[in-house]
Amino acid sequence: MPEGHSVHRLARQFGDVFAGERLAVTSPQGRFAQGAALLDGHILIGSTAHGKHLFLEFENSLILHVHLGLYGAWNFGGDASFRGASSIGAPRRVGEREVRDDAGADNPAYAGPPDPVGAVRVRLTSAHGWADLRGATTCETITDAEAASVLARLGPDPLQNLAGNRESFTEAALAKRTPIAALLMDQKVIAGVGNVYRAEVLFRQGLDPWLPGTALPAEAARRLWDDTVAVMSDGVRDGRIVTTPPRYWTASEGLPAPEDSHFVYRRQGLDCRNCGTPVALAELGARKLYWCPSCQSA
DNA sequence: CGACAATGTGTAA
DNA sequence: TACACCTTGTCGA
Repeated sequence: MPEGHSVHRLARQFGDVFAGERLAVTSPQGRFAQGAALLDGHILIGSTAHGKHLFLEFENSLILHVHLGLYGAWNFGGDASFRGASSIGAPRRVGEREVRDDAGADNPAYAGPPDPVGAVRVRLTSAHGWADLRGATTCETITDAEAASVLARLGPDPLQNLAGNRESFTEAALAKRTPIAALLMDQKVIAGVGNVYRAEVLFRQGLDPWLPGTALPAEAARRLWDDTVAVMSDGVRDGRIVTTPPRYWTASEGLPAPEDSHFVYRRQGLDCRNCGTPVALAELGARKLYWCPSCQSA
């Protein structure tokens, strides 16, 4: 799925284009008809993200809770007020960037949303535009109490980086014999990291992915947290996961080409950008793990 | 056209 | 550990 940075961008975007608006909420696909009816015709108050979870709060105190899972995505469109609203969701290629909707820019006579294409789980429509959700693993209408129980299952979010979060992460990471690569994917330990950031921050920190949490020095865990905060914050800014610094980019303008954006993710068999050793690939917990056996030996 | 993978997660065995 | 979930782009026949 889109990792935490994409969900935080979605939260911001929903606030930008829909907050304060009365929304029609429908389920063209039908699977979410009941939950949609509970929200239909109510005003969106705000939107928040924690890790990979998105919460859209309505004025009737109900919340639309969405988790995109492996292949969920939101698409946006509308009038000029939607200019810059990106479609955000499951990437289909390495380094794929968000697709911006510029329909409103040269089409001020916005006449309403198009007919739904494909399996649209939920559609939000305001007077100015629309948003379609497809393929999400979770899409449900919940109460405040239910939202609180979702949050209770999640660890600290590096994109909130509140006081005490770094120590909470450090404590949780050092408490288990689980390999650090698995701990980074445990949303109770750190919320919002996915398979790309997991591989990339471990490389950036020179950490052996198989090192048990119990063997990780506390200082290394703190550096790992801080680097995750930094690299995911860049992701929120850029709308893309870029973990390589500019000296690794062949393009001189703007962001790097997709193939220059990562150190190890999906680079198995290719030379490590630092030492030339072939990048390794293994399965860990049914997900692919990429790392440089030479650089990541700490 | 079918098989398969994909930046996930929950549940059963 | 396996698979169910459920969507779409890519790749090979």
